[in-house]
Amino acid sequence: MSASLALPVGAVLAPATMVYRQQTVRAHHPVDRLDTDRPVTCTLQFNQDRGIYGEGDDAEFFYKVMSGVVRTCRFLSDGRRQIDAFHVAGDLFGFEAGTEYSLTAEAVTDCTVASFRRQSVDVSRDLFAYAMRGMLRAQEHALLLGRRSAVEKVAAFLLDCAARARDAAVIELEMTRQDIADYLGLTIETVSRTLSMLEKNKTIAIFSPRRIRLCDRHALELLKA
Amino acid sequence: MSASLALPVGAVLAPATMVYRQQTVRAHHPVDRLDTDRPVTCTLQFNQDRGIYGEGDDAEFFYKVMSGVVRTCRFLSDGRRQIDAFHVAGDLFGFEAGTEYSLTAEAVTDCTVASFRRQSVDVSRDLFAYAMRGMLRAQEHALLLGRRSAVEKVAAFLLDCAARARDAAVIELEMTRQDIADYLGLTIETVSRTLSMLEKNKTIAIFSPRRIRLCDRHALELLKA
DNA sequence: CGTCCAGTTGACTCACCTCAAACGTGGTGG
DNA sequence: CCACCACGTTTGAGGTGAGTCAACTGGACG
Repeated sequence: MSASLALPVGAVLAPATMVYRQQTVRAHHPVDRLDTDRPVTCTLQFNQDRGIYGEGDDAEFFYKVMSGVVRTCRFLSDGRRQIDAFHVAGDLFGFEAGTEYSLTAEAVTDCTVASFRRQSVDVSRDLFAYAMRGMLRAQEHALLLGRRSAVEKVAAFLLDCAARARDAAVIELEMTRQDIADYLGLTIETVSRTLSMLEKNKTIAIFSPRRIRLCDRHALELLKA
Repeated sequence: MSASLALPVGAVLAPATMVYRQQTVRAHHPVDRLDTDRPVTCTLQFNQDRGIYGEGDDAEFFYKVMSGVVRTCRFLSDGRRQIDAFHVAGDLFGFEAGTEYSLTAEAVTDCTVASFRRQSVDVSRDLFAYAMRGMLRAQEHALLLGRRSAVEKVAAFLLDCAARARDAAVIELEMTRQDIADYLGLTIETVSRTLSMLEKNKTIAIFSPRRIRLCDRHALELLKA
């Protein structure tokens, strides 16, 4: 998606080894490699599953996704993971109320992000609006997690993906079943079973695990509600 | 809480009849009764369970709780309710990204709120910080709802209440079990059973349904994690 | 004293989780 | 070219935590 962008910097491959069901190793923060003479923005690349920043790191920067997908998530002490959001091209992430990141950000796919020094950007009306939308998004997510069944969650997720994609009928999932499960507060098996069931219903068609056609959008809307 | 405030207006008792397991009747919006010559702020009182505003209403105002407790929530079409947050004295609510409220606000207890005309208030650094904290809160809530068991949810809730109360040991729950259940994404029975279990554990003592002592705070912290 | 309502408790059910095995595709090496 | 492996995914069988339904409790109020 939006592959036409110039990718000037062959920067930063953070040394984090991502091990699921354990704490992520803290990502080596891109700060160190940034050119502080051009404080406004700097473009960085991350390979799949690399950490961009870790919960508790100093929140000096925030980011904009230029290409690829980024997840922001949090871990419980026993390794359970909750994904807060998937960020795609154009999305901002890494906004913080305090001085530290409250979430961990990692690359879902190989991706390119632009970083902005926090204090260099005015608290403009735009950013305020963005923060408000972030709050709304988080509230929707809480509603999804709190009061919906597995089918309802998966249906909502698929429709959400479709809404983001250019082609609304066939969607390309950029993330693993585990990512989806951790976003929806389910297990990988339940996600898989639910998708299979929707396929049997003729509600969707699964071309390959990551490539799905929404055959009966209306049925999905009904499930979601 | 903070009962020393002046309560100048005996205003607005919204005609909404709150019926659980059905859509709330849209609250009669306080707009109509506001003195538009003093656009900055106006103090309003609401009786228990009255609507303050409804999802979809024009978001002309936002509010600050002066006394009492307010809940913001959303309903699914079948009547399931998800409470987004409980707002106590000092908290702001009713911020919106768009022009309409995305949640419904209702009085949990009799309460007093100050209203602010939206455009009369500058998008100041303070409000921005508040929006960011709201986002953080919503994310924490999503983590709670997505990946935690009933005991963990209840433990987290109790600690949260204690953190807000002056006296950290004995907490006064201002809301019903149904409210708690809808906040935690559980049923009223599960909340009740879990509290009973914690009492049998000697982790808490239940003086009356709404009055609880946290005997073993450490145990609760462990559960929460 | 009876009614009402919030809360509690019990018995049973079921949606989702757990554990385990099989599948399929893409990559590597013989 | 095929055998093999690795890994993400699917499928199956069985267990369990929380939901459902229903009965009971206890304080507030008339």
